[in-house]
Amino acid sequence: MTTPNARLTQAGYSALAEFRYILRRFLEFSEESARRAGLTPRHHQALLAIKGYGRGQPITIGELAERLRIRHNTSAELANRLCENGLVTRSQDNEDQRRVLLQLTSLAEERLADLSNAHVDELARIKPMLERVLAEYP
Amino acid sequence: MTTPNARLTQAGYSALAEFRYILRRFLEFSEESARRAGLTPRHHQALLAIKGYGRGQPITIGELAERLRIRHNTSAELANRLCENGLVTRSQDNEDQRRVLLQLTSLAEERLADLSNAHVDELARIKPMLERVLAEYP
DNA sequence: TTTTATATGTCGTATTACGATACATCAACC
DNA sequence: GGTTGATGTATCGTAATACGACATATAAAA
Repeated sequence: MTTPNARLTQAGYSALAEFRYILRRFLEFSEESARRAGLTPRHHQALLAIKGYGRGQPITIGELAERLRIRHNTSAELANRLCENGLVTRSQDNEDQRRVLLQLTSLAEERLADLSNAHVDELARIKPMLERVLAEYP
Repeated sequence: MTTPNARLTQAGYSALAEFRYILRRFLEFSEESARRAGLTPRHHQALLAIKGYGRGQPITIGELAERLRIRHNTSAELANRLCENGLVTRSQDNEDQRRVLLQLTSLAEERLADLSNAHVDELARIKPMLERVLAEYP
């Protein structure tokens, strides 16, 4: 919960602002990298969420929605576009016919591999800045 | 630069995905908090950027754009709405008549103070998770 | 003064996530 | 074993908003 009596110092505000600034720059880097790789940022994030889900098992529309923090109908539309672009394949879940299972194509795997390497490098680069700002908090 | 030969492990992908997931949850928390406080997320971020800028000095449209990583025309439109909502005041820079200086109103100060306290608490809460994921990188 | 750069402003457009809604499938229960 | 409710996915219209293209005003340089 919040502690409404504690007033933030100017340095406290600056730290919060700086944290968001670092995040924006990182997200900007990510979006530009994705576009250079021929993906929309959303598509890139969807591929990463699918790849990073569990131990490589396929993911459903609803689970993808939860990982991306979007509504399930948005996730369904997203899955359509990913399919049209040849990035994922859809299949019915045999154990529950309502479910649609999504899996990456080899095209998606390739693109995601390159992008992810670049992201690892970028994260390593900004890590010190992030840690410096996070050091403000107990 | 990237190291294209190094293939990420499954755990590497999962860590990248988890990092973005934590970020999404944090941003979601931030947006909901802002809306509960009667602000759009964008307005909240603008107030924070203004407040956190330098040592409390006023900020120009262009500098605000840079801190928010948006185009300057978007920043100008944003400043209009902030003004209409009584959150900032505009004034000409005497040393450069082209510049518009933005300052927070006391209403904005109050709302931002409450929101910022909540954000400090949330950041303290998620800090261990962020650090655990960041530990993946050199 | 003319030219060039900088700072801000206006407007139409396109993207995209969402709410509302619909439909199909599963589960539970009498 | 049909009825009821819950769950998973899909469709469609709408609203929000950042952007590109352009315009204007002031400053700095030539």
